[in-house]
Amino acid sequence: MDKKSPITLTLLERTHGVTIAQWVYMTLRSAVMNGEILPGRALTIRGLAEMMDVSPMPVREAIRQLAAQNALEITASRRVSVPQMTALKFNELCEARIAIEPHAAARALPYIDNTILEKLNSLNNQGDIAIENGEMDKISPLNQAFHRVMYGANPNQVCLPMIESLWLQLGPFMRLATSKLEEFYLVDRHQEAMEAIKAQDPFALQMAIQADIREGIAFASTAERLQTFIEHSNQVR
Amino acid sequence: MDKKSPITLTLLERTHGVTIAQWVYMTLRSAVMNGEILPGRALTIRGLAEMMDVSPMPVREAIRQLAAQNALEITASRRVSVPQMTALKFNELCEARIAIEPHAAARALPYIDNTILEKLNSLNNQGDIAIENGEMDKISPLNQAFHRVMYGANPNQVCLPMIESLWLQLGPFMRLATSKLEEFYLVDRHQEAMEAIKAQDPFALQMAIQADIREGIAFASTAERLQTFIEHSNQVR
DNA sequence: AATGCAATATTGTGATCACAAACTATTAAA
DNA sequence: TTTAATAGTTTGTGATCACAATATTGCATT
Repeated sequence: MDKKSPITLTLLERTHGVTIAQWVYMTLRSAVMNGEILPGRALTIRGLAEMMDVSPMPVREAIRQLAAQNALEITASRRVSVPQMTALKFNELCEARIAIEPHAAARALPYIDNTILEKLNSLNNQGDIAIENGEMDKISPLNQAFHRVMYGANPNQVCLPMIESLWLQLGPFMRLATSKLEEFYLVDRHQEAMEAIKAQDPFALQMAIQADIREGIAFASTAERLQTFIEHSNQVR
Repeated sequence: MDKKSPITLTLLERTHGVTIAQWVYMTLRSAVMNGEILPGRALTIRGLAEMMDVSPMPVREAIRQLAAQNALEITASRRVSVPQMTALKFNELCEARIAIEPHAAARALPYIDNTILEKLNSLNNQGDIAIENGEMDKISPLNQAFHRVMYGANPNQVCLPMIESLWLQLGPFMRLATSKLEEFYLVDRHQEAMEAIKAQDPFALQMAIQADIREGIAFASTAERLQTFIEHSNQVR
């Protein structure tokens, strides 16, 4: 596998009222998030444009947007690729999540009403069902939606974009994590979080979110395991 | 003053090897940071392009990049402007800073060697001199540089882009803060931070950074004072 | 004088083209 | 067989143009 290995882009559906640039952005974003584009794989504007059957223009804008969110890397020679993961960077990203996400949860807490709590409960149940049925590909998106809905309850949201940027950089690793979830006995931290919300207890909520994140990355509990995953995802030299 | 009020853009110097899009990005970024573009002011691609004597193309890319960093806002009708500030959002941004920046400082601590410490000391001294001479316009950039150098010592940096995004959204308010600094007796938190670094004490460093941030926004200590500043900066209706 | 509507102007979006820089592959020399 | 130079190709950048959607202006009506 080299820098010209084929890419299979999952093209999203184009809903009306969405510009081509936005559609390209969302498609590339989900491709990065789902590990469809391997780190180091050289991307070209024209190549992507042809693949998605659009002109290079909207691709340029989408790439610049993703680069601004650190989902893509632009080298000194202006070449674009998904950044390589390293053990130290992985650690840094996880610690950043633990620094921000509990804070975002506590900040959203006062705004979480019964409607939102119901939505959280529904997402959590869907996640449980997905785990039972072994539909591992549904778990990561549902887990993300759970967190997104919770933090997003805060109408003066400033953390969510930063958190989404971290998720994007963690990218395919999040999926690797959930694909290995069944190996672990998972205490339901989402349930704990919802109970903390009902009790309006910020500290308990922060603890639940922190535990949820830490257990979600437990698959990389040892340096060796982590290294294995990194080598497995960084296949392009 | 309305949506067509004139803008005076301070054009940065174009160093060689920098693309026009990058130059436009940096110029617009510093304009937002320095409050040269009032919140709500309607921006047009063609207008900015003419102002900077370039084609609309690089302006489009720069705007999209700044929007991805939440420095600019793109409305549903695809119009661009600097977001309005509100008291709640201001509070949210400050709390986010306090959640991330001490963490970034602690994470950078092991990597801060004497060279970097010397650089920090130099920046701090320049800041003191600027305060003595009443050169208030130099204080904010120097203060930012101090924090940037500190956090940037971490070679696996993931927080700095998020922090810079927060600074960008605080934008002109940071300058208002420093322009009022002389009204307050300022304990030198930078000095405290540097001593914590010498002692390799993460907790003391976090406390110093947190205090530095809190005192930097003390000008908005009461809701009334904050409201005055907001009305002063949101002049476009 | 205020309001609704039509005509005009402006603006964002996307496509195409030109050009210079970077990369690749071929060829020739050691 | 390996390395270096060169020719050819690919690629990002920036400019210009066309078009549809949005905003603004001017005018007629109430």
